[in-house]
Amino acid sequence: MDKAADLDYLRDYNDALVVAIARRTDVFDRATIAAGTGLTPQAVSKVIARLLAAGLVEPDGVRRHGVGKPTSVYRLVPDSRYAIGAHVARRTLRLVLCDLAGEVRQSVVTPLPGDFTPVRLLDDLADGVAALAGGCKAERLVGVGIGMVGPLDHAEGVVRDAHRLRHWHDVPLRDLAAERLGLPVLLDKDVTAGVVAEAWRRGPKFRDAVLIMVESGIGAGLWLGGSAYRGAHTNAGEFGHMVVQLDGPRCVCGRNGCLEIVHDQARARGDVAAAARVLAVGVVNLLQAIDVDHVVLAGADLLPHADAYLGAAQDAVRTEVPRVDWLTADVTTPALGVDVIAAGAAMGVLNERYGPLTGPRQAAAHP
Amino acid sequence: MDKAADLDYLRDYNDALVVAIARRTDVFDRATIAAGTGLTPQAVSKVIARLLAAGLVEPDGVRRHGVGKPTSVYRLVPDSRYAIGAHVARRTLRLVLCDLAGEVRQSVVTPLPGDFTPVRLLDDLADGVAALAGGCKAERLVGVGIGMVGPLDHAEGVVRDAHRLRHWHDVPLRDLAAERLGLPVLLDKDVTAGVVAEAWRRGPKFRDAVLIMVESGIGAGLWLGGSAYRGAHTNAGEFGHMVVQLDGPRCVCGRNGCLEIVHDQARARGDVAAAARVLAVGVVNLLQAIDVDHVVLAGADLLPHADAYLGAAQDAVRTEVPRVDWLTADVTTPALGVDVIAAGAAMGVLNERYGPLTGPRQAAAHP
DNA sequence: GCGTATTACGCAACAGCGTTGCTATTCTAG
DNA sequence: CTAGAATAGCAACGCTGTTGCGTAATACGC
Repeated sequence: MDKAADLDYLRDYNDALVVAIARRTDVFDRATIAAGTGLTPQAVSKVIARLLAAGLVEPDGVRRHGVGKPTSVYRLVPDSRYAIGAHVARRTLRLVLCDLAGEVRQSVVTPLPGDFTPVRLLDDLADGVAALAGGCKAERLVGVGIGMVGPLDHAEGVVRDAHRLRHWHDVPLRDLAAERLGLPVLLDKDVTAGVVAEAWRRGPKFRDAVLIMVESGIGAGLWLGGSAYRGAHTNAGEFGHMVVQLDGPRCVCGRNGCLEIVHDQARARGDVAAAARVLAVGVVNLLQAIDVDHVVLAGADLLPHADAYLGAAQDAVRTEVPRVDWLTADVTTPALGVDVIAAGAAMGVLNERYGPLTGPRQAAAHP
Repeated sequence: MDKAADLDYLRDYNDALVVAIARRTDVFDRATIAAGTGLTPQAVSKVIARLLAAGLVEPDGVRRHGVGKPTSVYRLVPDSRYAIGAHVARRTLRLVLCDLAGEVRQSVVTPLPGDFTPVRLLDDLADGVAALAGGCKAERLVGVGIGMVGPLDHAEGVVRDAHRLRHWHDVPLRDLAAERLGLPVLLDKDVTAGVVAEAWRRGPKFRDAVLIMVESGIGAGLWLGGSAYRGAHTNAGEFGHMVVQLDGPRCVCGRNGCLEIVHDQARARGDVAAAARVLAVGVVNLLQAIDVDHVVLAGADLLPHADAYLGAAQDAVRTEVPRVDWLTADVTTPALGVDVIAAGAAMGVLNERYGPLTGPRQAAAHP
């Protein structure tokens, strides 16, 4: 049963609304927020007072615009809060230190051995987090986010069957890491973390989006209606295993003609253009099904040929979607490049704590 | 920019929570709600007092269970609120009167001429609504919901290009109907209305679902994370125009090998089993992409062969989705049968007013 | 230089939310 | 008939955003 809302929820909701504005504007003032949120100016003053006390925001002097008392303006304090994000890929562990503004402040990449074990990952994770945590005051470090290949269970924090990783079946990574690191930990699919990064940086107009990642498999992270969508079993986005060719070649997943196998075969024979066209068909399929207006193409196997993939997808969106004047979607690559997954994992942690609320705050998984 | 929350929102949120419980239980008491929502028993008393005053709920005596003062129990008053739902199909207009419990109290079906015009529909709609509105007190009629084939714009209430209806391009049906009927009106895609009906009746465990409708086209209504998902341009669910056969026959939408054209060709040659298998592939595609755990198969062209479609889909879900023990989804037909769209349109109106809130209440479109 | 209109800020009182403390009610058990 | 237990609800409380209004700081007209 859903949880009821109380005054704490009300406060956090409105505070988060103002933090969200602060995050994406240079400076802000009382009147602008009042107009945008529907709060009274007086209520905005109270919110700002709370954020000042928490150190999330600081005064930035006054601005004069003609007659009247000058407006007091404020700005976000980016280094008031930090989170560390980890991108666990098949051969590398990428860690970033991310501030409240969504900027990557430091990053480290360490190689992982083939078929690394959970113990090995935890060791490397602990080392890396210790190194990055030196970059900020301990009390300002909110937590650690881990983005990893699925399938995994976000709600339980358990890696179910990480794709092509032998030792990763039903590993309760979130709780193991939380205990080892002594910090709150969030576990998410890599693609979901990636779309969180884009959403956190691009603001509230980025309400419905997918991030498609081509990197040892093809997956999609979904951002629907202003928040990450993970699905009933927190396993949404297995985009690569949509059948696009009923009589196509058999895929590892057991079905025939999956997008992934068709795409990979084209890449295997060196035909990047054909691979890109197949992915573009998948993109349009997804647009038809869930009608997002932002598509982000990412992943280590895609970005080296970004132009080909972008071109094919943009072309397909322009020509294959009916009523283009009305149904539009932009196709881009991530601004953060290869850091997007790790950064998104970090922003997921920040988002959980300081992002806009969609319902009464759930109890977080603490160490 | 998002709207801030105030005390009214808080109250409505919690009231809606209790109404939701009342809707799906026979009788309820203070302690049960307190335990389920996290509210204190005293707060629940206040909520119930408000609902009593509004007439949404009534006392149902007391229940004795052993020692102590007997528990006062309450129950929903189904006929305290009504909504009328309309299902505008290509040849028929189906209207239902629906109560707060989600029961269909009356229904009428009238034929529509081929290529009917907006004016003709408004006339028939007005006649039908007048007839059904006699079935309840005027002040208890909350509004009218219209479910119709897309593409249409839910947010603006405008029919963009209703599939195979010549006179329906950029028709502001919601506002036209609201003015004509003198009632609040909601316009939604038929498939979305359908999934709302299922969700409204099946309660909060039905959080992630699709309703697939085969009826002059193939579409899907999405219910994601506990509310209807319509997409960036409120046009999500164009499920039939997902390509499943890259080199397949050309579809009316301009692409090749859409699910719809492949399916329709199988049906045209009388091969229902093959058509059902194609749809099943699409169902699994959708499960892979958005990981819902409920699939509802509906539509006038499907229900006569419900067994074949259900069997194929259930079989595919069982055999084609990896890790079935973990990733499960049930496949059913709608309990309301052919009334599901009209009933869902009505429940959409009730849901808007008395359903669980996902954010601060938006101003409704009044006449 | 000075008064005035204008704009913004913030204290104080307020209504209404869920919470807490406590009392009254109504039952069973003995 | 009394004691104990479970429930209901009044009243006071802390906190939310809101409202009313006084104060501060500026530009502009004279």
